[in-house]
Amino acid sequence: MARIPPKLSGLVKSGAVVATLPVHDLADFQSSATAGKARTLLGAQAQDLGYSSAVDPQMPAAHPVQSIAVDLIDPNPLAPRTVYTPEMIQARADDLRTQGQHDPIHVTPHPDRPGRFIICDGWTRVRACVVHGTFKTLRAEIHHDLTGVDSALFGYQQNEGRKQHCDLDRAMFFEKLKATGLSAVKISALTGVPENRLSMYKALASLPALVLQQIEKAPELFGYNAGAQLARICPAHADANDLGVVKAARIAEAFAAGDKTFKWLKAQVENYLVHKPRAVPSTGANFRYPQGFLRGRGDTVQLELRIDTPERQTRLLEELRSFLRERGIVEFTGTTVEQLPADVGGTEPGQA
DNA sequence: TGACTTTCGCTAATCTGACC
DNA sequence: GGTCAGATTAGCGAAAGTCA
Repeated sequence: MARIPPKLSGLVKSGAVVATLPVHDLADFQSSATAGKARTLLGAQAQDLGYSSAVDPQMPAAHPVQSIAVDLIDPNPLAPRTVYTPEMIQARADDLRTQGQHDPIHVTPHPDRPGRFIICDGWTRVRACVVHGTFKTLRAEIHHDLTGVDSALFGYQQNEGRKQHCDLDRAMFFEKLKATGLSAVKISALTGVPENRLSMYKALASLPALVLQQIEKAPELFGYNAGAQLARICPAHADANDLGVVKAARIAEAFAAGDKTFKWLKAQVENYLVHKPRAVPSTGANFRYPQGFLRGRGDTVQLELRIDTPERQTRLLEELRSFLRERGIVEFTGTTVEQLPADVGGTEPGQA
């Protein structure tokens, strides 16, 4: 038997069709969930995945179906999908042209613009018609009982059964749900995605635009694991000139070509972190002397002086040690700089 | 203190190459 | 071409860490 997606695990049981689980998930969240909602969810999900449903397709629809002009349909601000490539739109336009419209799209009346609608499910078909002029109208099932979050979750459940729904879509969708005020706990309960996994998705969604541009070239290749790895070298709020962001974009670009493994990507990130160039901001506190210089660089103070005799050098070192001790900076007992283990000193060659 | 994030280890699914 | 074993990757849950 074909592997059954987790979200539909309740649909087929011992050869019989038992359509219950996905609807209960939604019903728990939204007490206003109706039998019509359940019928629509299960019927559409089963049809998308090629499973027969306990719901009789001949039953009268719980929501009115009518033809709606595609230019009256607006995108859903909480849309579960973000990635729509020109290839996807073209393919869907071709399907509509050759096979017609199999299933109705799903919409809700626009709350602020009477006469217009917001898409719940079927935005690719709408875009295909708008961009390629396939049809001027589409058959649409109109849901009057869905809130904004309801309609978004409806589309999410639908998309989970589709191959094109990628982790970047999921990541963006979860962030949109968070922006509505839903907690991670609630989103986890609604979508079935573990709370800790939401953190990984957040890392993917929060990648800088420069990196996301590369990911969008082949979004199906980038799982949340790959996104979380790239996020390790992208500092929060970094701009496009940040070295880590540039490196992450280059790694993503190479990975999007499709001939690299996840292991390769992870190794690239690790390699960058190990050899990351030190940020050396200038403080402006620089002082030059005939014998050398004293300057501040980032989080270090550098002093380099040429002392012509060993006696004067010894005396200066003692005075400096005394000066540092008075300020709570104490050297390692019984060791010289040369005897320090490599991981203690923390300085790089060339640093005083 | 609770919400959220990170890390780790285990398991299952999938891929790949060697062998017959 | 089919089978098998090992490698790779994703998914999952638990636990510890972090932060407001």
